[in-house]
Amino acid sequence: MIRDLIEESLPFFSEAMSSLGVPDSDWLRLFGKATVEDHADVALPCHSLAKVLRRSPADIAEEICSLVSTKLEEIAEVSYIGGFVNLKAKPTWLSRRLIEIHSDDRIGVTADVGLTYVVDYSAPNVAKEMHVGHLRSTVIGDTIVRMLEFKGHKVIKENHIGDWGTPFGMLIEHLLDLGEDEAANELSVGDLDSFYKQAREKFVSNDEFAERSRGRVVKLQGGDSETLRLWRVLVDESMRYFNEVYSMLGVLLDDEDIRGESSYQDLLPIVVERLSKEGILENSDGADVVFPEGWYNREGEPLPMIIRKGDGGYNYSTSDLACIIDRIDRLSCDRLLYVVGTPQKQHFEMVFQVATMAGFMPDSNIATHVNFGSVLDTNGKVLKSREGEVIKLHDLLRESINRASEAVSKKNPDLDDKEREEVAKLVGIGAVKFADLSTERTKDYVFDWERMLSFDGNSAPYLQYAYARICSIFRNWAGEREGIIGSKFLLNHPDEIYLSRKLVDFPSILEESIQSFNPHKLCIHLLSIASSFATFYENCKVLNSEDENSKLSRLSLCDLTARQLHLGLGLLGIGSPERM
RNA sequence: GGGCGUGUAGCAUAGCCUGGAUAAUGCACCGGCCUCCUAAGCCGGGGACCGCGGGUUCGAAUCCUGCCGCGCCCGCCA
Repeated sequence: MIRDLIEESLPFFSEAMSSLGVPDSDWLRLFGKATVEDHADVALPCHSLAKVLRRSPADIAEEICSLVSTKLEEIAEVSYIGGFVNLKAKPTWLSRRLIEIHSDDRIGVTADVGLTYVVDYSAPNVAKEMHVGHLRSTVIGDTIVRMLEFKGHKVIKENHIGDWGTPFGMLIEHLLDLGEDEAANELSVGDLDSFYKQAREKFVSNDEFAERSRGRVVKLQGGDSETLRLWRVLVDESMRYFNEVYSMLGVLLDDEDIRGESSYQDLLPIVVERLSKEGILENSDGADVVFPEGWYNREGEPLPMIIRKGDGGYNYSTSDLACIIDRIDRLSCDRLLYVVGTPQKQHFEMVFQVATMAGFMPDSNIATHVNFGSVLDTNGKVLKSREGEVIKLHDLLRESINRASEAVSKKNPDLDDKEREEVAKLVGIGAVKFADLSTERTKDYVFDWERMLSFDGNSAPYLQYAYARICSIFRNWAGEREGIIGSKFLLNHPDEIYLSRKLVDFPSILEESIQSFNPHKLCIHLLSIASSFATFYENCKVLNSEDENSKLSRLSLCDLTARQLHLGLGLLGIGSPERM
């Protein structure tokens, strides 16, 4: 709304300002969103004009106000106070915008000319437990995928699972020690962590085992078929478990999206070859490295990116470079997104820089590290999967669903078992996802079991509840819901107006959220929609409204609110039950 | 040591990019509201030297700078 309001009132301000002799450069950047919602939607602070015009800000504001107020009659209420010119959208203007949005299938959100995005997210490690860090990547990535698709882009999901590297020697040997059946059994109950820990334990304490493990790595890399078969067992069992978590979470990822590190093995020599051909590969202490400009180590010497280790093995940078080649050449993507934690920021900066240097990635491609903060415990320490009790994702989700189930039976005993369980799943999972999505993603966040499972306040259940109440209104109404599209919005009550302002703002906030890969912006706005709806609902009768036109108008407000909540939640990967 | 990030009521967060008016929201706390469309809700209240100091500006939580606390990264792990 702010955007449209500014756009529509701008010509009148231009006229007024030029009649005062103020050049555009002096005032245009001042004209924008009001900082205090109660005062205005759009404001022009005149304080800095005082010097130019040699008049007081209050005087200037008053004159501007008188110059534009009649011209803006159809658009906004104009007032002045304390050197500010304030514009407040008129209810009639809001009604017009509401009708446009309400009768649009995409509720006012335009579709872009599609680009091809590759989104790299989730990326759990084979034979390792998925933890809360993977939850962040998975949930944030899923939302970004949904948002980009909604905006009309082609999105290719890539789940870069950790299925290759030196640990697989010990994992395979451990698998053999346990016996395949026993090992498969252990892995399939989802006890990946203890499997990994046992292997690790033996590796550090048992020289013979360590020796075997190293030998096994060589066999694996050499393509030994029996070793590959055992490796496959590990991968498949882990994937079975990951898929179970994905299915609980209700994310879009499936087996088609898996492209683990192992699938880039063939490309690694090509990376070396191409870097060498570009003349940027150097030998340093026996390793093949690239020195990207501008990076230094502790001693102030150029910092290398290791492409091929002294022992001939490849490094993860090599694998990431191979990925870039693959995504650009094979998938012909325009944009590459990496939903990976902040600690890897420098790594990605270097990888992108080298990829550009080497000509793997032309300027028409843009790679973005969509970073997110670490998960901290309540003492502010980073949650580590290595030590202490790890919170298993599966347990967390199960617990949330159980709690939701209890809450549903208590609050709404009329629901039958089947519906209760369906609702519990949507509510429980929604709460967990929303807890993760609603804060600014680059900041670290404190993992608090209780808060994450909270169903009141700033939470997904609060949004779902608002949606369910609206559905209830329509169930109680005799009319056809689709029939109200196009009906007039009569905005008289302050709470109707306040809600309307939030609804009119939805498209631009959503677009901002998508464009910046910041789902929390959408989350915050959805909360403010639901909150203003709750106030409206408390104070304005809908079905029992005084007259028919007012009833239709309020039903339209309800309908539009519901559609925005439904779309918004949907883009966050959160379901909206019709009753709860 | 170098680099990056972060610090906002008891707790958790938004606002910082793009400076503006009374710093917003939730939890917790205190007080009200279900004979009426779902109380997972609504209304009211108390609670903040926006880490500390300097600077720029008519105006700083926001920009610059110094310091302090915390976190992460800095060559053969991924």
